[in-house]
Amino acid sequence: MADASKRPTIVTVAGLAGVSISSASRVLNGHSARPDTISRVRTAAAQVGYVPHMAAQNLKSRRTGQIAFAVENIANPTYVAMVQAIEDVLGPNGYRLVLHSTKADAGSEVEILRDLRRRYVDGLVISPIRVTEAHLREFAQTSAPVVVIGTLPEPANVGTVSVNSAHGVSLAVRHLVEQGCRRIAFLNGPVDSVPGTARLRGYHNGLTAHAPDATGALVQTAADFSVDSGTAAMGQLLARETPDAVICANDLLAIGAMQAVRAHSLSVPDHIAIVGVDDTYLAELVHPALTSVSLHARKRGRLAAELLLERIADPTLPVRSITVEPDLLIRASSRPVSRG
Amino acid sequence: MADASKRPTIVTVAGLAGVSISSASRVLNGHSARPDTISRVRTAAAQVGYVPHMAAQNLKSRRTGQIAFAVENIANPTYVAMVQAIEDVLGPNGYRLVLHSTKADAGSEVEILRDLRRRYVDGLVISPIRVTEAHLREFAQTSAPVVVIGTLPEPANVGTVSVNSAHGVSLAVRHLVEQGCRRIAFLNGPVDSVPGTARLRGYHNGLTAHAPDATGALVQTAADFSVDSGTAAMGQLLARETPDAVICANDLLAIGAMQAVRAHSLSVPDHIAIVGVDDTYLAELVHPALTSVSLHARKRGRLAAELLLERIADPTLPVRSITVEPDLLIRASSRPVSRG
DNA sequence: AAACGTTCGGGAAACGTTTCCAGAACCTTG
DNA sequence: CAAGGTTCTGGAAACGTTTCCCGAACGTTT
Repeated sequence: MADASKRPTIVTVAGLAGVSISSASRVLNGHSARPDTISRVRTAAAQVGYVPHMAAQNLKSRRTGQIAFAVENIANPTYVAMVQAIEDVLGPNGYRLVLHSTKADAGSEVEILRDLRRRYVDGLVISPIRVTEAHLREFAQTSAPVVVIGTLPEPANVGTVSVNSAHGVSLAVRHLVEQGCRRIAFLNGPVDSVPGTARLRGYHNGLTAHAPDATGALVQTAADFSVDSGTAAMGQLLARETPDAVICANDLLAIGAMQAVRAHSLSVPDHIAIVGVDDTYLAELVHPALTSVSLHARKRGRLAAELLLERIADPTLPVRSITVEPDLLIRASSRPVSRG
Repeated sequence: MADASKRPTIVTVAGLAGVSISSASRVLNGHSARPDTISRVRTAAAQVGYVPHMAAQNLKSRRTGQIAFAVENIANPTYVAMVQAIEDVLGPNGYRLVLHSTKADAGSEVEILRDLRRRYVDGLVISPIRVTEAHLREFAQTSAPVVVIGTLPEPANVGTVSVNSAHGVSLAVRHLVEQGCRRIAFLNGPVDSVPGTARLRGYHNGLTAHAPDATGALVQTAADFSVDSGTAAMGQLLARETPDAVICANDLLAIGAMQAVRAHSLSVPDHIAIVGVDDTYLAELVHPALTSVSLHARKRGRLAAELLLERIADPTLPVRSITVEPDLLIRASSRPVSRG
């Protein structure tokens, strides 16, 4: 309480140690100095409990030690996985994570990009669900390094970490064909989203490549990528078709679909096999465990963070793009069953 | 690209507008000025795309517009709910969220508390899973407002938002007794954690209050609050007891327990009713849907954020403590079944 | 038209650091 | 011991704002 009066600054320390401010600063930053000076400054600092003021350091050093991650909806386990991976890279490198929720609103994403100019953060990782013209404009003149997790319609001045999700879905098609499925439906999210279009393409590719003799495309679109939308959309699909397998554009939709199947007194996988995409931890939680296409969210998060730090360390470096290959994780929801 | 040379500062703007720096600053902050001056500064600012530099503002204003949330493990849906709620309060108030992962390490929590002195945030919300002496020491001399989500062993100079989780568990006991259960077990998390002890107490209270004629306490402790630990612990419990109901200290443990029950070829709720705690969104995802004690995570997050902002706005305010009452949400995992 | 009150604008200090520069102190070497 | 080179130090500028203070300009009132 004696020191409640005033926060000690480096001036306090320098005065107490009987040295100049510059010497105090040097010692505190570990630069070379006479042993005598070092110990005087150190004890003075300890005595008053000196802690440098971040804002002042930021102003001087022109860096903040913070990076931002802008994400559509932190409730989606895919993004949680990315957050974890990003934090794991950031922490050891002395960076803090600022989290932004965009609620899938392109406007607020652009807002965040624009806000980078205030330099409250040294860089940004963003995973936009749709990429608009406005995004591309801001990417072009961004004032801090940006890494996009996702796919861009055209090259831009940002690093990207993308995944061949189309191929992932086609892996799922092949797997289901091998299980003997002949009426393989696709339960998509919004088609105007980047993941939506890619995954749909993968479905079509997969069908032509692996199931030339199967029933044609059976596509149902959900309102968004949530569980409830999955249930609703699966209900609609079942009202008009009788698929023996459904590939869902993500795990949440798949879980919703499983609930709808159950509500129709059908069984997974006996009547209908279900496959999700993203391989979130939910896939192992539900029963039957969900076969899912892993898009390696953690790995993408890690790579994005690494790409960003690399670029922050040397902004003259050219932007890099990395692509990750998907994998199919087969679980009970699509296991071999007696059929036909 | 013409402006690639140099970031415009307020000096640039003032020069271009032909006014002093102070006038430029005043206009840009919406203070009074002659219409003429206002428009000159505004157009100059727009022309060069001036954006104020946060670090400089922070240094001058002694605030950052950031608050931190320190959380054990962002993968736990309870914390995700809190993050969402906190963000919902912060955003409209112009604050950003800095997320810290502590990995349930008391040391790193204390580290974060200590780091508050660097004033990189204006306040902190923390949800410690254990509260050590070191925590209390740091709370006592914290240099920025802190709100704890959880219960403290003794009053401290921090706001708190707690929940009567013991009562919540005893609600669950009563409910199960009403369902006709007589051998009600409790699957706890680590007993040295704050939630662990409180919930165990609720279990014992509930038994004596609502089930005087039931079998005595059947307690099994899990290594942590995760799904896998739940499966393992439930396996151990089933190896030595035959409960007809199990209350789990959180939803993750409950989901793990359900998997173990299934692995033993038993059915939920026919053979064993299961109840979780936290009422995360997972409760509605699994099958059968999980009965769970809601501890109102979102509400607690919101309240914590509000308490914090209140205290930041006026630090002379005395700290407040709020307690939230739990509710039981009955779902299929504990529905009435034919029994004895 | 003088006296007063109000609004407005500019200079300069301040926020707390880091770093450049030049001079002082030290050590080495011939 | 002088000359040379290192190492160390203190002064001062700089980072980009906001704000205090005071004088200038303006408008009102007698």
